[in-house]
Amino acid sequence: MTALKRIEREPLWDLAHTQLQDALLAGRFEPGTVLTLRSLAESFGTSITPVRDAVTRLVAQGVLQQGARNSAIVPHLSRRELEHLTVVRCALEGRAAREAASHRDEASLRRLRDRLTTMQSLIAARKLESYLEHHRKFHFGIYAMSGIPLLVETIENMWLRCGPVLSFVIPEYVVLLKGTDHHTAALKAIMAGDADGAEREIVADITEAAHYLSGLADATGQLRRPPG
Amino acid sequence: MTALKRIEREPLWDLAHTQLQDALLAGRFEPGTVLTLRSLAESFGTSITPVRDAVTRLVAQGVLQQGARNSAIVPHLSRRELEHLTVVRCALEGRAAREAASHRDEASLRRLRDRLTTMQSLIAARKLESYLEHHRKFHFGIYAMSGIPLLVETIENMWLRCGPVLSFVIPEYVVLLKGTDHHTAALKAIMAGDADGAEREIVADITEAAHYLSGLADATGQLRRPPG
DNA sequence: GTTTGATGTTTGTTACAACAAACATCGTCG
DNA sequence: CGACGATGTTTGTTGTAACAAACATCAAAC
Repeated sequence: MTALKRIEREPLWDLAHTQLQDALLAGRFEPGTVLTLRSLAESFGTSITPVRDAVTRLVAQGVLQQGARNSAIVPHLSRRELEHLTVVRCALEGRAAREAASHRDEASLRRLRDRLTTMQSLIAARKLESYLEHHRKFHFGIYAMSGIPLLVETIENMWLRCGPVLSFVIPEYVVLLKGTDHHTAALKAIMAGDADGAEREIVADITEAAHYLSGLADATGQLRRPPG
Repeated sequence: MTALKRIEREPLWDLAHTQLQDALLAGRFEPGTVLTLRSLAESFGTSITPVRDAVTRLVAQGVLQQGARNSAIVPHLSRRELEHLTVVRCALEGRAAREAASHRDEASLRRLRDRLTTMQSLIAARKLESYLEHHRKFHFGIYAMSGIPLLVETIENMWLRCGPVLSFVIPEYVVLLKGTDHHTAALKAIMAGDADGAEREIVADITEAAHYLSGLADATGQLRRPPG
């Protein structure tokens, strides 16, 4: 049981998979980009076999879209697809918030409170990068309290599908519209064991963000990154 | 645009993937079975590369569980996991039924009515195999009416996860407990545009089936196929 | 008789090469 | 000058082989 025994190399495809996921969530891939196996393999410094595994997984998860000739492309998100994503997210995350209110515990609540204050200071400092990271962890901190791993896993999948456009939010939106702070309200409801309130606030948070993103669509319905 | 041009061979991994999915849904794999690449490759008559792709996808979908040494095993379902599956399915399928009631159309409703009568005659004839098949198509006929492909796709994933135990239901359950026919009630609610009623009946259908399956658990909480 | 160590088997991982389909490029013919 | 066709390039697919980790088996030593 020595520490030496624990040095087990992670498979290469796992590394590629997580790196691709992180890149997607961080919005480092522009929608519409075609990912070729050989170019990815070169950038990872491996053969195409591990990256093929990773891409295969992402496609199976619905995170990457498979185009003609089974090529993998970073999906464009249309206004309609965003609507669909919003419906599913509301059903899933609303339910998770509801369960969280029923299964709350002291330690988790304290962590959420801390993260919330961190988020507010990051907003004030206009540090969008870090804010998005903490924002994600705040949401999933709530969902983890539901005690239903399957629910968390499914929600993660939905966030991955939103990945390419998550970074489309600009600081002004976060700063201005958050006068109606659904995050604080949701946490307060959960602390009070108010399942209805928790669901309502999370759903409102998702809906408002979706409404903002919907305004970024061009004439064809495709969501575009705002200038600046 | 001749028909000859349409003869494009499907990739081998796609064949393996769909065949494995069908086998799972039909309950041809006993929970706990370890699937080795080489044995699957031999049974498919291909090299291990295509079946590796297929298995990789199934694992990424959460349909197959990955055990030690990244081997793929047909997942056991515990009573707790069934509960979690039920929560997610109710949230998703309840929402889909609600949307279906809002987007109903004449042609789809007629197909559903036909399928319902087919199901009833299959019950009377004790043809469980065919019944399960039609039962699945009836449910997904409703979900497709929601007009939200993402929702349907996610629900399909949940059914795949239930796959290994779906065939655990025995004819007696289908025949006896269905005095409370939630299928008929759900369809009636959808035809009337009653979203609340549609969701209520679908949720009741899922919950009752889960309650029955829950009774099949052994001392360790694992679901077991009933004798006979 | 029990334990420990070596060895063989099983099985997933990775690289490489041959292949096929689709697309782009460019030259030739009308 | 334009259209058609040959050719090269790109890219995903599949098979094969070498490799490594884990497990099972068996024999020898205490």
